[in-house]
Amino acid sequence: MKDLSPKQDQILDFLRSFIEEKDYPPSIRDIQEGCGISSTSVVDYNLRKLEDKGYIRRDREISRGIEILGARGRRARIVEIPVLGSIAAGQPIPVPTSDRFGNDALDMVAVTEDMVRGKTNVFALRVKGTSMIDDLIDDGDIVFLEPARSAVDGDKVAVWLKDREEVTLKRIYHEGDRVRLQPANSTMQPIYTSAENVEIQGKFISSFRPSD
Amino acid sequence: MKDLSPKQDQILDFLRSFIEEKDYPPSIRDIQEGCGISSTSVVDYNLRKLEDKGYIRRDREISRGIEILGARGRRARIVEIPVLGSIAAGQPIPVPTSDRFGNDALDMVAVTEDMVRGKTNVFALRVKGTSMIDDLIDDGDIVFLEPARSAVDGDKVAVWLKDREEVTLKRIYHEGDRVRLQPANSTMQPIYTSAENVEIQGKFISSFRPSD
DNA sequence: GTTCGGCGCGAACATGCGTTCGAAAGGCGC
DNA sequence: GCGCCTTTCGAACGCATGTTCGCGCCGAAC
Repeated sequence: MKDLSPKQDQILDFLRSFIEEKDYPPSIRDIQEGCGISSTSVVDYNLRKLEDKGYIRRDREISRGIEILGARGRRARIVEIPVLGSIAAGQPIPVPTSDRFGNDALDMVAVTEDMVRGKTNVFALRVKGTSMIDDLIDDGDIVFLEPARSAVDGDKVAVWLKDREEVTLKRIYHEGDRVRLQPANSTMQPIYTSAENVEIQGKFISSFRPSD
Repeated sequence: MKDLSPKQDQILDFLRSFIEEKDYPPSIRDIQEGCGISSTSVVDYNLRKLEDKGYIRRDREISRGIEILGARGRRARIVEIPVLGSIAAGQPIPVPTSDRFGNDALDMVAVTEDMVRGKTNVFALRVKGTSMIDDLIDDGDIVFLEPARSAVDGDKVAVWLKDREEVTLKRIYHEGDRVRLQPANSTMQPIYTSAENVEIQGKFISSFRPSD
């Protein structure tokens, strides 16, 4: 991406801080004063440059019709993911019953949509305990899942193991009438069990680990 | 808080979706058309009501000077984090030299600001290889770090081990003239080494794991 | 030197847009 | 019915704001 002149850089900075403070974009004359520019036309000129270079988008004829674009020229969209509960070894996942989530969500997490790959109906769970440490999931992690009751070989899925009364997150492989559950940590041994013993709860999409 | 009339509810809804789509607030006449209201004064009247009730804030005499208040209204802020490179066992971390990142970033990742705890100067690294699997960091993970050259006991830091020529991510504890590096996976053994052998590269903030 | 393109300047113009005001239409208690 | 308040309506007023245009300034290329 072409780099920008000092004035354009200054305008872009001013745009950001103005929106940060006021929650709406500045007018041309706001920019003029804020950057110490002597004429509105200079602002307009540089805004056009910024638009050409893909840093902003403008809606013509509309006051304050300026939008700052992200690095790729696309605006990062935010989706709110319901945190339906905690996931621990001894409990099944509280999978959402309906497509539309009721207000049974304990909490909501806002993430950019590329973190859930633009999928819909995604829900999140907070991991309690270190029971899934072999799957590289630590206590406190947040996992994002997509509702699913079946999976193809190699999918990373959250499954409920009936005999152990335990939920875990592993890659699944169907091998005849039994199922192999491969831990994310390849140095660990897989679990072999019968197909009737596993109940798929959801497909893994991504996970997030806060600092502590 | 007093509840609002159907029209006020409709206007508030329209406000939200308009801002969501355009990234700037609507004008009075935008609201008028969008809600099928026959006069701008009705919009103004209801906006005043909404302001009285504390749902919005208005800047008078300023076009589109509307700000939605409250937890629902305040959008999660997005910050763009530069992905400065890859982190692998055999290479030191390419720590940013200046405070302002140059355009040496290979890529940018947009995240909500609570994912980096509102810290500044955060940078990200893509993890290559499974060398940090004992620290629950897998191949393909993205780790968010804060520049740092020192740390207090218990901090999770990325350190460069001079003798091994290897970078790793562990909790650090100073024990006399040597240093204990404790893996995130508590079943693993810690590393003991001399203080001169470790070089702190950055503090761990959070990490993210895409699906594959 | 001359030319040309990038950039800044100032003023005027057209329109977007918030505001105001008088009047009228409903709801509600009496 | 009568008051009283809330809400709606329509139109105008006037400032706010985006746009345009002609004119200078300056450095690079020729």
